[in-house]
Amino acid sequence: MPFTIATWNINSVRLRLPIVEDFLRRFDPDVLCLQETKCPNDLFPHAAFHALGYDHVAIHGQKGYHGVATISKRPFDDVVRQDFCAIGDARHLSVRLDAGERRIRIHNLYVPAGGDEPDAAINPKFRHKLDFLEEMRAMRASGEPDVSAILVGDLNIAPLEADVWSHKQLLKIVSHTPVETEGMTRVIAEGGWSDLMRHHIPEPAKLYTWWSYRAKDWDAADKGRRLDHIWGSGDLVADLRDIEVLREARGWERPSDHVPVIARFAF
DNA sequence: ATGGTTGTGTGACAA
Repeated sequence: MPFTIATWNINSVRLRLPIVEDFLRRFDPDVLCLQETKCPNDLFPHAAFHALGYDHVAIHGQKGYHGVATISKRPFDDVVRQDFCAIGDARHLSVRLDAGERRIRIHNLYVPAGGDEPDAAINPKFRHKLDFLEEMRAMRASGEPDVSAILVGDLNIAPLEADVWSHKQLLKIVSHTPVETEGMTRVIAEGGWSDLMRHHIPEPAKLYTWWSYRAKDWDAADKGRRLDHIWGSGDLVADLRDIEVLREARGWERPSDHVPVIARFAF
């Protein structure tokens, strides 16, 4: 039974419940990590997930904004909701589960977008994003003895040149500025993480997970960015079998502006 | 340089 995990910024789980259900039926991941659920905890559509065999659901929601959910066929324990930057935003959720011979800590993250102006001195949202990234430096791939780790989510940063449609044109655009891309590189290196998407699909291949709603024809223009990520502890690299970026989902009925990313492992 | 779209919840704000 190979282990499969998916991540998807859904931009309202209630509005897009039909396409989430279709996705689960078709791709059948063991775990689905959602971001931007935009759903208060008491209104979360638990029953829809239980009906599809996802009996184990952890949520960290708030009214209107943000919100993450981890939906699993397998039982998990030790649910943690970390309050990054201590401002009460629902942006993190982690669980621990068994897969094969492994115990795995799964972090589900929604990093602040950071606003439009890439200057922390005049834009508090960008300051918040950089502070969040700074706090992420404490996240270790080997944080618990005998526990592997997977970190997924909408990290709102496209770290590599091949992660954006134009490196030069986006250097001053929030999500691809040097302070962000270098910050993310530092988080990966210091934390002992491996960028599993790029392990499977190395540069210089272009790789995007998000296309703006504002483009007239997102598919033809193809001005995408890789904002969604799957990282793993080093021991998982040898067992990674496949990464799939579901580009077609951007063309589904009433789509999210992000598409699902799926990782499949040998265990 | 500007403006372009979507979602929440009915306002202004976030992305």
